[in-house]
Amino acid sequence: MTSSSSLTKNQKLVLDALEKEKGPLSAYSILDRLRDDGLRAPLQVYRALDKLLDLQLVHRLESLNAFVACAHPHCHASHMIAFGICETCGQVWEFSDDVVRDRLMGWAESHDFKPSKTTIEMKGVCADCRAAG
Amino acid sequence: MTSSSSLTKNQKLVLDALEKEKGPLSAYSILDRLRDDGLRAPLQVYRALDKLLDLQLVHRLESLNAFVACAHPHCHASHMIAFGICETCGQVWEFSDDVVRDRLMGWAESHDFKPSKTTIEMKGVCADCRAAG
DNA sequence: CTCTGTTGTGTTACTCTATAACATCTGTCA
DNA sequence: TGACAGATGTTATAGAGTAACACAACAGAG
Repeated sequence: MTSSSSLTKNQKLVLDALEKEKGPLSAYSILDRLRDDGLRAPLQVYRALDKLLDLQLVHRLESLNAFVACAHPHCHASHMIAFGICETCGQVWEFSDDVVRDRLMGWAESHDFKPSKTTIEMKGVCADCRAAG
Repeated sequence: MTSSSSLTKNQKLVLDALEKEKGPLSAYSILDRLRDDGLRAPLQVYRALDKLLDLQLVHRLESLNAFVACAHPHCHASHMIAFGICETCGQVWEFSDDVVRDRLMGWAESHDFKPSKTTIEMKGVCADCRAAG
């Protein structure tokens, strides 16, 4: 039984909303999309998001206060994930880089710092938007 | 004439408040500390912060919605700066790593993505707090 | 010197993001 | 079956950030 098949109704609704969207959504945007499905209060969305974040099915983009469905939901290998975020079209690229991870972990080790969560977000303009620019 | 000597009254107040503090402060915490100096509205703080961010005298920590004084205010070399943030004591370490920067810029180039601002934040527990823990 | 444009200020009101507190419900497992 | 863990629904509130408008301070051009 996969983790996603054990999701509750609200968790499925929120995950579906995020997967339908090509870009990130704020919690309140998700709420707006789910009003017809019975969701009424922000907490219903935030609680579902908390669970989905735990399960790594969703990522939070700190620099946007927004959320995206994980692009690789089957790889639970808790990578240190980085994001490219187009400020023009809103599209998000999710990637990881072992060298970046090693260097950051190296800094942490040399400072006896125990990292729990790492945020790497590059905002900019994507190829398509530059071409269209 | 250095950039900091040309700061206005509000900008100096906000920068001083941040420099006095060892850790990051939210805009509203800054406002609280500056009420006796005549500041009354959030916008007065946000406007000063905008300018200080432009001048790179202050950094914004996206994962905390908070701000810190730049640890190296004399180096304007627009590095790609990374932060270690202790979730226990709130202390912040500011560092940069050329290899990390090169790898991220490499990803950007290979995707024809033009980055404008990059956020790198490691949250965790620092050496002192682990020892005290 | 004065006009004018740019930058900063002060204030009110507002939007967006997130959580507290409390009651209820539902399923699981002993 | 009953007790606990987790999910739900709701109201109210806290925290973060911006819009719009009027005014002040100051520099440079004429």
